[in-house]
Amino acid sequence: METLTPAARRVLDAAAELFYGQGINAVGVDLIAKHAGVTKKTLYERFGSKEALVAAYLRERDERWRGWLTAEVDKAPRQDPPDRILATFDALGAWMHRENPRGCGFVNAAAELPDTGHPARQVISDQKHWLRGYLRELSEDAGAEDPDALADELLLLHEGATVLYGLSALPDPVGTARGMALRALEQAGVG
Amino acid sequence: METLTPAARRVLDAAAELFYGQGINAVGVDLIAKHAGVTKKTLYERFGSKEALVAAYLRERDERWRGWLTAEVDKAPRQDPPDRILATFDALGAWMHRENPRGCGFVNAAAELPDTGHPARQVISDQKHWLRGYLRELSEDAGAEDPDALADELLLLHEGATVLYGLSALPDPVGTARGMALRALEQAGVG
DNA sequence: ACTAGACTAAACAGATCGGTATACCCGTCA
DNA sequence: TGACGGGTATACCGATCTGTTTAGTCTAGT
Repeated sequence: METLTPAARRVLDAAAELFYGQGINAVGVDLIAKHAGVTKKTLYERFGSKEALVAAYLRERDERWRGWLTAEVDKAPRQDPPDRILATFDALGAWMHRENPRGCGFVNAAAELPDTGHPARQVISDQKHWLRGYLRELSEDAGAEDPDALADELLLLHEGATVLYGLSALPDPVGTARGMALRALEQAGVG
Repeated sequence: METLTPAARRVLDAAAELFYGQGINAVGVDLIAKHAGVTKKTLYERFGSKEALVAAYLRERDERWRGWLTAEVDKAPRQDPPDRILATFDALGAWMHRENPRGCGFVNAAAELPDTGHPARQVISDQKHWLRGYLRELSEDAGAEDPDALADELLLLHEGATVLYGLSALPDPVGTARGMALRALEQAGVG
């Protein structure tokens, strides 16, 4: 993580808030510059293009989420792997309550960026694959019979809970997902 | 379903393809009119505004999905309610293969339309509530102990599978979801 | 024959889009 | 002292945005 100049820091913060809150295509660079108290010249000197700024926004969001998730999981003792898996759902619930009311920022970004050549697409893809890999790791630590299959299921529960939370379509999607995860663990021989 | 004039029909078809394929905010009315072989005047006479056109697009998409889903489910005999529930996942898989490669059109639309006053938001909300209600109905027919809880779980599996399919993050998200649904049925006393 | 509705063609608003250019200010460090 | 990096301010570019306006054509039903 290279350090940003103060102005670049403000630009990235403003971009994060506006992109997530209003959508990427709905937010222009002028608005971002204004919110950051910065000129467009500075914005372009620091980030080069809107595309690159979008990618930087998603990269930082990814870093924050990874940091949060792993820190929360590490609060559960290594001696209790199943509890560490369940902790990912508690972490997800707290995260969404805090800064994900509009659903997954990566899913939302993918919805707006159909062009597979957009630099942000790589960041989105990396994010999902990292989470899948992390869940697989936890599944293996827990001694699951088929850690790959369990990781697939856990990832699906995470994504389902996140999207339903964003749509306010269920009262407690994270709780529902957590309950299903518990059964998935039993099924995988992790009781 | 009020009948549309020929030009309106072409506008709605073009809007559906472009909105879903490129995103709502990324597609202008000029482009839609051009694709439909129609002037902007006609477009505005038939639909009133872009907002209303977006809502009409989602309404029709909703109708098509409902029709497809219920038809597929009705292929399974009424005497076998659990099979009817599993059929919703088979229907989802076929639907996405056919016309949902970029994920759920409603989730994508919600990502682009943060304004809760946008007329399309109501359509999106209705869509999710209808599906939840339909799954609850099927759960009740199957004699689930707690049909509400089962419907929540099934909805979560549907949404999770759809979003992962759109991100190409798992090889077979629908199959994963279907397997989890099977276990959810057993848990609910529907075996 | 008349009319109402559906449509085309094309220009026009005013605002905003991503991105660039010119000119200047100010603190740090050599 | 002087160069340099980070920054501000402002104006500008061509393109595109949603939406409107004026003018006129074609066709079906009465």
